[in-house]
Amino acid sequence: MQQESERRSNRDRTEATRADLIRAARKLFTENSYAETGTPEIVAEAGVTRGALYHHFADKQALFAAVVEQEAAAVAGEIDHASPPSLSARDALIAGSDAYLKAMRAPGRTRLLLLDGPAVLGRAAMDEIDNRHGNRSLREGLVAAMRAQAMIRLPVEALTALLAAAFDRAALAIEAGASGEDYRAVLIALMDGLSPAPPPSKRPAPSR
Amino acid sequence: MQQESERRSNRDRTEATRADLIRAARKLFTENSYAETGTPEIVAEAGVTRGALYHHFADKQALFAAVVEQEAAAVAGEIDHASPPSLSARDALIAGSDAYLKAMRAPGRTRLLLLDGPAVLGRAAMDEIDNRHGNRSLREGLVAAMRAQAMIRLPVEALTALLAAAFDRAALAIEAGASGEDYRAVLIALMDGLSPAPPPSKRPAPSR
DNA sequence: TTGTTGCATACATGCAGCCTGTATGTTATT
DNA sequence: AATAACATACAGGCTGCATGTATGCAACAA
Repeated sequence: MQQESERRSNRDRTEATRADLIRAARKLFTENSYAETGTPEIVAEAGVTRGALYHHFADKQALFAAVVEQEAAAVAGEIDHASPPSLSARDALIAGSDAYLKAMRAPGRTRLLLLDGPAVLGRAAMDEIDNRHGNRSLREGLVAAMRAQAMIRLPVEALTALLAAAFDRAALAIEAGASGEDYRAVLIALMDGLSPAPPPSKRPAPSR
Repeated sequence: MQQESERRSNRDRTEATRADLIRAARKLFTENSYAETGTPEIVAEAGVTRGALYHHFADKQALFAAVVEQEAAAVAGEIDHASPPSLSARDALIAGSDAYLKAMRAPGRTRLLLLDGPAVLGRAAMDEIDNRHGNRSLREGLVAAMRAQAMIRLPVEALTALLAAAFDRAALAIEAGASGEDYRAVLIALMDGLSPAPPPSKRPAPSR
């Protein structure tokens, strides 16, 4: 007799195996680091062999990129879910900030997305991923704030990148045991500092 | 007969060999990445054998840490040199910022200090190094600005870390080809935003 | 002072284990 | 039958350690 429940289409097989590999890799990459996790360990956790891994991914780095991509999308999802468009510009930014910091508390996420990610894939590749996921909502929030006259006009790309960097560092510091309140307060102060100064004292904005 | 110029004290030998190894490692770690640089390559560049390397350093990571330490000190030196205490608080911060961005243009420094460093040594170890070198002058500048009433009072550690993170990201972006003017403008706007603005209901602003 | 003796330091060499990527073989799907 | 999805075997390289060797050094002796 032939095993009846084992018959799966090729597409299903591929999807299942890829998902198993990504899940196993995510688990091990977050528990330990990228460098400390070997492909033998990953395939053992996934229940396949190294042949399957190298059939579906070009190399270990490509598997890592898939994990990062998935994790970045998950973080972005949590942020979008937490900052509905009904809020004011400032409130939306703060809600998004809190959601980001909360999302990054998931164990190992900071190392995966903020330490190993840039080092393994390079900053350019990470920026590309971030711009499709996490940074997107931040940039939209900043543009909305500028449109609503709640924020001075600045180069949007640069501002997005630098604020995102500050958020990233805050997430790392908080995970390392720093005061979340302190970091949150500074982040909000940095953003509030960009609100347009009231008319009486005209502040020298970077005119160009 | 024994060649007299070959006779060196043990301390001289150690110093010279360590310096050769660090110099070679710095060259290769900045040209390529930490992971892509093997110890055989390093010792060949330094003109010694792997035995010498493992005699002076516990492992490859320890050699890397020595390189990072030296490079961080070099950057801090350039910053201190460029921002004399004669400047006003705000001017000192801007001069320091420019000096930092300029120092980080040295080829490979961003990868060494901002990508590989945190990933290989961990953020905690990098913070410890930064706090002894680069971040120190930044924190002092911020404290001075707060004392001079040129900046609102915020948790100093958190503010230093977040601004440093923004500087780091700016250095990476500029190296990647982004507009240095844009990033400089945003960095200055972020710092200027922390000056005590006179809101309609709050404290009187110190005129300057 | 000079020479000798004993030990510590500074390396060089060889080995063991692991890992990555690929090439080849086998099984399941179409 | 052809192709995709795997499994297995292999080659090359790298890291860390263990062992071997030469050089510096300190103390003591003559």
